Amino acid sequence: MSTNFSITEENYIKAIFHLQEVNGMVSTNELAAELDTKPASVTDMLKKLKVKKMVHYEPYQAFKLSSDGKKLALNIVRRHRLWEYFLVEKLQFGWDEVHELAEQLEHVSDKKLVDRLDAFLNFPRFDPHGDPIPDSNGKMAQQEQVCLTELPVQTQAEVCSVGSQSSSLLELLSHKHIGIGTRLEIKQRFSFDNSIEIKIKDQQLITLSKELAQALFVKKI
Amino acid sequence: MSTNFSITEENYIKAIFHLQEVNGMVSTNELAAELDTKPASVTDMLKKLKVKKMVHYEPYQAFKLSSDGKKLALNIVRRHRLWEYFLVEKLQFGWDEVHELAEQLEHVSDKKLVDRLDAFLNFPRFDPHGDPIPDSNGKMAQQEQVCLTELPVQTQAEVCSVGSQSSSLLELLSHKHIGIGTRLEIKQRFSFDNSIEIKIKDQQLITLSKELAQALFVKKI
DNA sequence: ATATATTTTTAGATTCGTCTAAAATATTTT
DNA sequence: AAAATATTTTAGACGAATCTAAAAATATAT
Ligand SMILES: [Mn+2]
Ligand SMILES: [Mn+2]
Ligand SMILES: [Mn+2]
Ligand SMILES: [Mn+2]
Repeated sequence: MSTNFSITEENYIKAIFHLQEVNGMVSTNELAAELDTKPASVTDMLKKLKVKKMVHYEPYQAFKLSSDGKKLALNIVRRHRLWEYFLVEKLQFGWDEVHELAEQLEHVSDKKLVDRLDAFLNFPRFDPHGDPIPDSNGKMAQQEQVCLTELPVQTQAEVCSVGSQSSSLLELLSHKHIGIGTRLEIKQRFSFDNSIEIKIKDQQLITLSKELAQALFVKKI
Repeated sequence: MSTNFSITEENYIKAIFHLQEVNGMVSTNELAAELDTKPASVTDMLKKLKVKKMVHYEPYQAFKLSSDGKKLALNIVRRHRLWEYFLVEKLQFGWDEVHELAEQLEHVSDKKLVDRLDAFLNFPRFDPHGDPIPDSNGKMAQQEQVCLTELPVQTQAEVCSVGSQSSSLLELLSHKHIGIGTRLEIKQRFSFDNSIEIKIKDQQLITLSKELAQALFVKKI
């Protein structure tokens, strides 16, 4: 069944998977940007992945993963998120330090290892960033999280995920003492600049810019 | 400091380390056999490792690791054995199934990860095969184990390591119900064929061939 | 000391993943 | 519909790691 894939091939497949979640289809330039490589390299790899039946690709057209490709992608995402969970829960890493390590660990692909790790961790359904972890069949829980911008005034919610892992975002969040698990209440919205005022328990009111609010995902409580 | 090394370079360095433990020096053919590659490839890599100052090598002569090379080798061995311990202790793998997985995990090289894993496991000093785990400074505990062939009659001992991980050895051991941790007593030695008779608690006497005894390492109890 | 055998290195080719520069195709503007 | 622009693919080269076949050096045997 699943022939062996190189680390490079796995990285391409995972990147296509994430990009196609947005538009359904992916372009060569988009993928090159995502992988920090050149369009010419992407074309080469697409031809290879097509031979291996992992993508639906025709020259000069947008492409997407085949069902086999999607299956493999979900498996890679599973490994990535399980290792992230492991690093945070068992090795006491911060949720902002684990992504790069998981990028490496995700390529150790042994079904038994991954399933045992899953069991050891008690089958977690979400990773430390609030993203759902596919189970061994590739199914993932529905993400019950909502963007802060979509939440009505006076609602209480808990931060469960962030929209990016840029260090500039992380810097701002730590400055405002906001992290995964922080509970807050929406106090007021300002239509002029789409900023939001929130209150964290036992703290003063805080203002969040539109940009920041868009990067925060919460679940209602 | 430690420039980045490819997985391939790490594998060469680790293999040289293990081979030079025997004779002090390593030959091209020996290393090629160990890595299941061709002597020509070994020569190429030796030139590269020499430039990186990891080996003391002159054409046509036996070679060995530099002190930097040894340091890196100990680090790789540390990662390998910590992961083996993790897989057995936390993920319930058998000690005979973990080597191949550790071969992959050992190349995820992040100091913080390795040190945290070490702490999480409570700083184990020996891996599941009885081999000592280097600490974060590269120091390893003295191995107090002895080969079964060197043990006098009537001594009691506990199996703590095996000399190889070939499946033929593992098959024989499981047939005779011998594993890491098995306690036994030497009952008699036969000089004709150097076979040994041992007794395992609550079992009959068992005969071990010279070859098998040479592959078993124990510590006295 | 010469011949033979073994070990090691070199030369040249191959595969994978990448790149640059140029050509081909598609899209947008006028 | 032509021209201008943007996107994508091809052609050709390169570094890493490997291989085979042949040459060079070393070790062994006579
Ligand atoms: Mn991640
Ligand atoms: Mn994540
Ligand atoms: Mn091992
Ligand atoms: Mn071991």
